[in-house]
Amino acid sequence: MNLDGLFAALRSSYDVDGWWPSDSPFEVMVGAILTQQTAWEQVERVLGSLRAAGLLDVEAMAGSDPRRLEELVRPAGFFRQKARRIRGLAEHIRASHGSDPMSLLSQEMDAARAELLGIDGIGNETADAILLFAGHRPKFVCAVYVSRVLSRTGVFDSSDYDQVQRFVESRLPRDARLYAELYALLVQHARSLCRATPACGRCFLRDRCEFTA
DNA sequence: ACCCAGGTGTTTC
DNA sequence: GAAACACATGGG
Repeated sequence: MNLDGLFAALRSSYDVDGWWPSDSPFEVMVGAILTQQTAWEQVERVLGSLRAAGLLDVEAMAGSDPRRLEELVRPAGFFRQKARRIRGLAEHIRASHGSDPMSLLSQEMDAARAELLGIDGIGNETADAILLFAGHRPKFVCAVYVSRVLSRTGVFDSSDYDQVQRFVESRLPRDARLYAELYALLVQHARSLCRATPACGRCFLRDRCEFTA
């Protein structure tokens, strides 16, 4: 299977509408940190609490009480480090960009990405998710799920982040909406894959595996 | 009682 | 450099 074929097949199977809802770029940034190794339902709960507390705002977040923030973040797991990192992100945007996230995200893409990667708690995937979903910049997000699906469908077999990213980006038009759509489709499909063993690279059944006991 | 979730940073061979 | 580990709650 090639990338275009997979893309077409996924399009007929899943819905991408409302994949990453948000009212602001800063909300996407906060959500991107919260969702690390965490189910989205928990992220929505925490985002709701933060919104109610008026903390989905760069300056309010930067000046928030650390202990109180931890309690609000708790349901999303890793709550101490996530609370500290979200607050650190807000402090950075306040100090370096006049509290305007778009000032960071609108730079030349490599510069924006490098700056994001320099912030504690933001790695490859989170940086790219922020560029794509908050900045609407054409950067493809290579979640573990993405390489898993590409590998099992025989489209591209590598677990190296930059390699997978270059593969996808080199085969599609540089279009943020296209990247966002494909990412959402791949993640949804990954959830239906067999997880019986990490070694199973063939079976697409979630609960019962025809290849491993 | 397990395993997993829309990763990242640090430590260790 | 690649592994292994810590981070932590909540749902199936």
